[in-house]
Amino acid sequence: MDLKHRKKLAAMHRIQEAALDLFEEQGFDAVAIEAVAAAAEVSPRTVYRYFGTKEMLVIWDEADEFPVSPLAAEFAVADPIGMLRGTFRAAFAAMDEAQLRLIRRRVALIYRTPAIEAAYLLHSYEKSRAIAAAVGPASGDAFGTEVFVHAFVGAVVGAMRHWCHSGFATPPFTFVDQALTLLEHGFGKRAAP
Amino acid sequence: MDLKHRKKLAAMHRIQEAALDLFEEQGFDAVAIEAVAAAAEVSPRTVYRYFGTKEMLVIWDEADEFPVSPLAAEFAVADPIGMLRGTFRAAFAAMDEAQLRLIRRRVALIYRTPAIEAAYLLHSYEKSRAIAAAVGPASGDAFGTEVFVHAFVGAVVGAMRHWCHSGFATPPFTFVDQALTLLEHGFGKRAAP
DNA sequence: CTGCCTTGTGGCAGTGACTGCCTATACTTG
DNA sequence: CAAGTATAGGCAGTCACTGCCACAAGGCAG
Repeated sequence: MDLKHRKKLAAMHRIQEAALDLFEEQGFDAVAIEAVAAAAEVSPRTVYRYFGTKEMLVIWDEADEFPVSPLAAEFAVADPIGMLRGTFRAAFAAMDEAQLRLIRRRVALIYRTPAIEAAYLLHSYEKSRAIAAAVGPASGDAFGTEVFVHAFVGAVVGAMRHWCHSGFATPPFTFVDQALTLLEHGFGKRAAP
Repeated sequence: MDLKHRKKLAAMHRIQEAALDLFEEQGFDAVAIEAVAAAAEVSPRTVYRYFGTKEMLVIWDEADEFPVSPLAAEFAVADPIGMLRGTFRAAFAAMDEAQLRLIRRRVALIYRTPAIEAAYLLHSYEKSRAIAAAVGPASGDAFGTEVFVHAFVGAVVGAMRHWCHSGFATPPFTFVDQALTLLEHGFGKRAAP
């Protein structure tokens, strides 16, 4: 990787770190981009060039940069839930404590701040639709694929939200796993307790 | 209802109508609130007082003003999907052509404009969570309720989006109905075609 | 009908997110 | 090491959105 690219990534991490510190301390709305830029020792213009919007300072995740594994396609048609479960399990298992801590900080800010949550929801749907567009045509059911992808994003967002509001007590995969199981079996009639 | 309230509602309809006209003609981003206010013959300050944000000019729906039917609670535990299907069927059936036309205009703008879509997603989730909070405790499964509500919103948003991109050819309930059926039976393994 | 009172409306000034444009600087390549 | 090229910084401008205050319009006694 280029020296330029490495410097840019390092700067993005420094800027995001500074932003999270300030947002946690003073609240998202009370912090101006100028303050973030000053704390990270870059110009405000650079913050916008790198992140585009203020919300992206929280939403941005380096892992999102990598393209979806082409392997996904072959699993997608027959057993989409199983494929997604495996992907999430692997992703969470590969994280060290530092990465997990970063995710917790970001998730807490996302669900505490409506403006960030809105941007995050759109971001999630757009990413998922991109995956669906790459994988979907093989299924031959555009409508079903679209509804599935949207329901899936909704379920995962709900799971992450619950993880956040439960104080991050249990590992995140627990919640995602349970949410996927619910999605797998459907929400038909349930016996009254 | 008060004269003041009737005047306010009339003004809101006039403002929304003017806004939709301008947004369709010039694009959401190219239209300033000032232009909407001028077209509707009110002050910009009043537009903000009524709608809060620019996106709400498109998202706002008079039907949202009414509180959720208390009847919902008794159906919710045993057969949530059936209850929701019935609610949607009744809601769409009660609409005349003018209301349907208004919804089509709003939906088209929502899915054509990322900023509006983001606000709309958050709005939908917040409304649904409010319903879940009113209905959920009876179910005894907070996590399941939360995941269900999120997946449900996702599925409906996906259905409406598909309705929009299919050119509004078929009645909207068709899509919602199919999406609910998918959600009901789950997204488990499907036979490859 | 009329004058008071409450509530809602309009205008003003200010903050801050975001963008286009130009210059300066740091990396890259021959 | 010099020429070329991508990229950071600075500047000025637009526009969404907000608090504040003066004013006008419904609502309500008398």
